[in-house]
Amino acid sequence: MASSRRRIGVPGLRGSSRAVPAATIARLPLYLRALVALQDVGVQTVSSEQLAAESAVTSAKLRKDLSYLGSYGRRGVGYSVVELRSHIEDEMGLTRDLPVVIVGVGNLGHALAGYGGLSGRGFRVVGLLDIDPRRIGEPVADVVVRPLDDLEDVVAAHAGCIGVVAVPAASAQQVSDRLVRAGVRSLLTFAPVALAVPDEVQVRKVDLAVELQILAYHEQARLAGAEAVAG
Amino acid sequence: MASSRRRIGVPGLRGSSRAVPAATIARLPLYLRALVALQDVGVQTVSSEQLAAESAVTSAKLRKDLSYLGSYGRRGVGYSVVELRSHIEDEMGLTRDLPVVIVGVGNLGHALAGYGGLSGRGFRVVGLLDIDPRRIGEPVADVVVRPLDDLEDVVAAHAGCIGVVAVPAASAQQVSDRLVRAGVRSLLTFAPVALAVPDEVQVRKVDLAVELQILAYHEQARLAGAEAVAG
DNA sequence: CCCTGTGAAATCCTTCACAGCC
DNA sequence: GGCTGTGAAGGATTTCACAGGG
Repeated sequence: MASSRRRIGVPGLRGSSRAVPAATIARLPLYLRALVALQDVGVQTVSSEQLAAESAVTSAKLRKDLSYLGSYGRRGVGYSVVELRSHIEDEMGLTRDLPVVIVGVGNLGHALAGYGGLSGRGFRVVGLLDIDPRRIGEPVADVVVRPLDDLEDVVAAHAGCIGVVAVPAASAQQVSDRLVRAGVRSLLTFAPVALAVPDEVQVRKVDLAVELQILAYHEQARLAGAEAVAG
Repeated sequence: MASSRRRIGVPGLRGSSRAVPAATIARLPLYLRALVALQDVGVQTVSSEQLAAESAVTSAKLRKDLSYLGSYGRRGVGYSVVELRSHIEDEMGLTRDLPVVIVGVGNLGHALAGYGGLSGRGFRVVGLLDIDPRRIGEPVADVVVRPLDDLEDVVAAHAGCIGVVAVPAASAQQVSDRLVRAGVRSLLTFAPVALAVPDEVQVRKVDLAVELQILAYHEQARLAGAEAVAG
């Protein structure tokens, strides 16, 4: 969903900048989560086959993916869970907490702010913004909801933060514009509209109705198939 | 994210079963939404260029995608908004409402149940289930929360329904197993774990931490690039 | 043996560019 | 002239299969 599909290197890095494919980057978080779970259970070494199973990918794909990061496994043995974890965290820039600003504190914004999976996975909610005066001042998971007008201040106070757009479709573009103008260059949006942003801004979009519609297609294809067989 | 990548034809359909690529199917909902918006504004005809802009894809991609459904455009003119809409709705099986069962009525389940984008886009929430006795009986958006034990009954009462897994990671596999055993063959999960399901079950996974981590990678790549330039 | 790392093949997806129709 | 529909080219991603180290 995020804009492009080009290989993403580190521009300006001299010499052999291994270019990690976008498809690989999208899977590294899956491996990371599986590794954390394994570490929690005390597992020290894991084979590509096992880790792939935990991550719901094929082992060949996993090995290819990891090969883009370098050779961190041992033949005949597998990968060190802690080593591999820290290599992936380094590669993805999860070594320190990233600030997250959530705009829109409706049901979804609440759910996000309260989602325990953020803190402890490299993220910290530093701002909750809403336009509704009735919600301002309300504490949600240790953070107090502030008025939308504070948007620029909050973003300025947290360089390199990620903006989350959890407002209705009608105001999503407007909010996106303000975030970008304030300096945000990574957006996660839940609004069911295409956001127009400058090229250098990364957007990822999560659309629940889209996910359900894709599932609907398969339900329907099954039905049509069954009818054809019966007919 | 959903299992495979194979072309999805209608098995058992005689003769030339056009196989629509998975990537195309994932984009049809975007076009559909744009078409609905255009229709609401009273637009009757749209070119691939315009519709592509509204959907944030390229016009060539859009035309290719639509060509898999057949030739519903007119050269020199464009596409009829209403015609194209109904063709896509047919193709995706959105001609009648699909029942949706949501398991887990925490913050996220609430957000989903209350999400206006479902009813009116081909879906109807027919069941809300939770294990917490304090939540049972509570009405959420016209549907009353029922105990988890009712799962099999609810699924049986709504053939071909989609199951939504909005429970904590620890119980996700268990819930998924029950849904599948009860007959559900399409799952949307928000739990940050890989669900093991039989081949014939379609799973789509939405993982907020994963989305943020992908954005984090880009933030970090930007930083590294800036440093390299500065150094 | 077991298991990783990786070229090479195969597949899938996107983009190009233009023939053909309005 | 404008615009769709589509082969063909070009990329990207996945899979294969095996060389090579432990």
